[in-house]
Amino acid sequence: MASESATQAERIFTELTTAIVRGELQPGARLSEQQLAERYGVGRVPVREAIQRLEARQLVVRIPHAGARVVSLSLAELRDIYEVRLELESMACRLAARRMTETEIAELQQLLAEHENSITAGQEQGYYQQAGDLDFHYRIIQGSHNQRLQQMLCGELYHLVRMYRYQTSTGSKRPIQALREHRRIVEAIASRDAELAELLMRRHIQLSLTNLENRVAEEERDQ
Amino acid sequence: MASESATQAERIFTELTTAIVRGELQPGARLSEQQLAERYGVGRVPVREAIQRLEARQLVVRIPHAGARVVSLSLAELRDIYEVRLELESMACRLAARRMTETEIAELQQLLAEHENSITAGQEQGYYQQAGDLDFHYRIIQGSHNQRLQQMLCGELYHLVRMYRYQTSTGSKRPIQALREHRRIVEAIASRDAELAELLMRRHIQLSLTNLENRVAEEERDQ
DNA sequence: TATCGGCATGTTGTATACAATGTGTCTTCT
DNA sequence: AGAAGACACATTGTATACAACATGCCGATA
Repeated sequence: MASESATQAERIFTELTTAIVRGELQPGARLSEQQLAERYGVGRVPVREAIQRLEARQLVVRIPHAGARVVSLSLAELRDIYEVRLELESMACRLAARRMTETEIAELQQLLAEHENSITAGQEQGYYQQAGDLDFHYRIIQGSHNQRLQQMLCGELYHLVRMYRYQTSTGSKRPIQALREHRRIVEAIASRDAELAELLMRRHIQLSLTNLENRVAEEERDQ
Repeated sequence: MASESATQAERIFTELTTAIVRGELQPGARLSEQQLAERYGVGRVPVREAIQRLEARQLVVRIPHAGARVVSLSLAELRDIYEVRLELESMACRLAARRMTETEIAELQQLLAEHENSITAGQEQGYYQQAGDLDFHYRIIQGSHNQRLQQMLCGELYHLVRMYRYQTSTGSKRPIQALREHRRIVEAIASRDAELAELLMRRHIQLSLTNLENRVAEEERDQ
């Protein structure tokens, strides 16, 4: 079977992770060990381990003897995360401009071309668009050739960011603008201009942050 | 009792953490659940949880069905960590210059004065000096007023850094030089010059990195 | 003699049972 | 009627027992 994994705990961990990121388990929701154990048809022990791992990734908050809840981030906390992400990903971009191999750059350019095609072809702008954006950022982070940085950005921060991106639907014609920014970033990387690449990435993320903040503000106003 | 904690797992986790950071458990050492359980007089379950938390903090590496070992960082990995730390802590310093309250700044200045006194008084330059240095950096990180940043630097990265600082004894007259750098950083913060503060911190850490690298190189040569 | 395969041992992974702690409700007193 | 205390319940924390897997050794075979 393809969906089998080395250990039960790991399987449940990934299941819960996607459930949280997708919003199936909403922020603040309680995670009962017993319930989850029955649901996944295992004992409580592997469920416990999965929850502990989620806690390590900051996706849930656990209080001794009181149980675990899906983390519910305040606007301030979300801004803290973005602030860190902004810095780290700009750094990654700077390093990528210096360290990416020629083939990596070529692949990145190809990826960008594909995205541009799918946009002009009027492809679905919803879920797929986000995946594309994610893919782009992933590649650059990989390109930094710094393992620790990759872990922090992809492993820890991104789940939290995605969790809140899912809920706010993709905004109007931001994708086209975003793609333009992506192209300029790639150009900077290709010409090995580290400082420019960093600057452009910083600006790119900053824009997406203000975009997110606006949407959050809208939602809170509507409610 | 003062040393009691909410849960056994937590207690064992902190015990193991200090043991690793202090070098009592050397890199590469195996962590047998059974053995530790007997040693601390508890069952295997809390030991397991403690080990899992250590894994989350990257202090140990766990391989399914094969056991856990204290992480053993290559020079490349150590450099990756320092590279990230350099960026994050410079960022923290920049933010601190903008966001620290006046009282926080005053406390920082007082701390610095104490350190200067203890140096000129010819105090023990060993362990205490390191603690002082750590304290200084902690304060500034706190001063960033970014919780996530604090977690990342203090929670995740510092243990790893300290783990390797312990083994290499403190180097010659670096402390005096370090203190001079500290003073200039505080001055920049006090005058709310964010960019300068960031620059000085960046340079400060970079110097301590080259210092560390030299010592590591020496050690490897001696062996 | 070297290499491959199977077996034994010890380890970790999981299930179940019991203990300890937090939470909610109900009663009682002011 | 409101608040405080105690009790019962449910949930998490821990110990023990069993199952599954990996590692190392030994013997058999080329």
